[in-house]
Amino acid sequence: MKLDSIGRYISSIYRHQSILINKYFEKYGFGSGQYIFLINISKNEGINQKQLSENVKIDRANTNRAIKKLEKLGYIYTVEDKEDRRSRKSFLTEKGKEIIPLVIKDLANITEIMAQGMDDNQREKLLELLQLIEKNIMLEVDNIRKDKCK
Amino acid sequence: MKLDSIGRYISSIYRHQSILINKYFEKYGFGSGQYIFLINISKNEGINQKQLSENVKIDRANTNRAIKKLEKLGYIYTVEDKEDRRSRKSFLTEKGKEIIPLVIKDLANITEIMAQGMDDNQREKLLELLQLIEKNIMLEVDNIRKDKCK
DNA sequence: GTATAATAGTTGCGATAGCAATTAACTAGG
DNA sequence: CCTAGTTAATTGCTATCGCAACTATTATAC
Repeated sequence: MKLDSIGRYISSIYRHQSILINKYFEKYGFGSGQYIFLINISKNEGINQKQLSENVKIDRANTNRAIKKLEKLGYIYTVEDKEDRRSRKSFLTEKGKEIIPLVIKDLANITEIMAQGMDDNQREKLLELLQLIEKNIMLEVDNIRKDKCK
Repeated sequence: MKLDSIGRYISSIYRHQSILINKYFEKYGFGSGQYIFLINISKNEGINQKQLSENVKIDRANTNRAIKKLEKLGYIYTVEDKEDRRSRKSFLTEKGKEIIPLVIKDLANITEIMAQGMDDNQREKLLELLQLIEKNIMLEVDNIRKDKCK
């Protein structure tokens, strides 16, 4: 068993997944860089960019760009937070609400493609292991970032 | 269990992995976009770009750019294939051979960080499942590409 | 209350990546 | 041969992403 295999598979799957997502969501005008934010806003109407960024674990700069694009496409709108004028809250538009079920269906479809040939037990185990890896690697990245600030 | 979880974990892990890899290999002057090619050349001296591209499953354009960068940094050199002058073979330089064991050690370290808290059985299961996902998603991407050429 | 810190958002920059088109070299059919 | 099709490498373009620097607003300390 090769020691570097986990990372290589993750990379390969990620890139192919992005290609697939881009094809699926081409019809909506967005791609792999935006869909996750749209989904997250639909589950947390009124969320601000900082929270979004933490939820999806993507850099604030890219969160900002994704929001801008979704807004321009008409799927979301944003309003200034009255309590804290630095913050902007994001909401789904009617157009956004309409496509959410379709987007969720497409994502389920993609997941089904990826998990083809796995039984429920394997899928559950896989999710547990991926969750653990994410926790481990995020902790390490945080430590590196802290080290730099020393 | 959320249906879109596998993809979300894959994305998050990939991005954090890239950050980690960039930190680890900063000292050599390359990052997440090149290391995989260096490793692959070390295991297949004389390989050409087409083969490399297929091995690491990265687009030929990026394979070309990675090779150029590794060559510029002095870790590899390339020579025209006498049998087929379109093709260029890649080899490690002495400088390249020197760092390979260190790069492999770093990669093992990163894998160890990611797999922390897993026993051997879990690691093996994980690799099997990742391998299956990669197979599934590559097949799907290939089908999409074929469809387009019809 | 004012000066300093911290925080949310934003912008510029460089790295990684896929796709499409081009060039140069090889292969096969006539 | 020589023309047409194929293939390896290359280049231009665009999208995604993290980091650093900056602005505007809020919170804290004195």
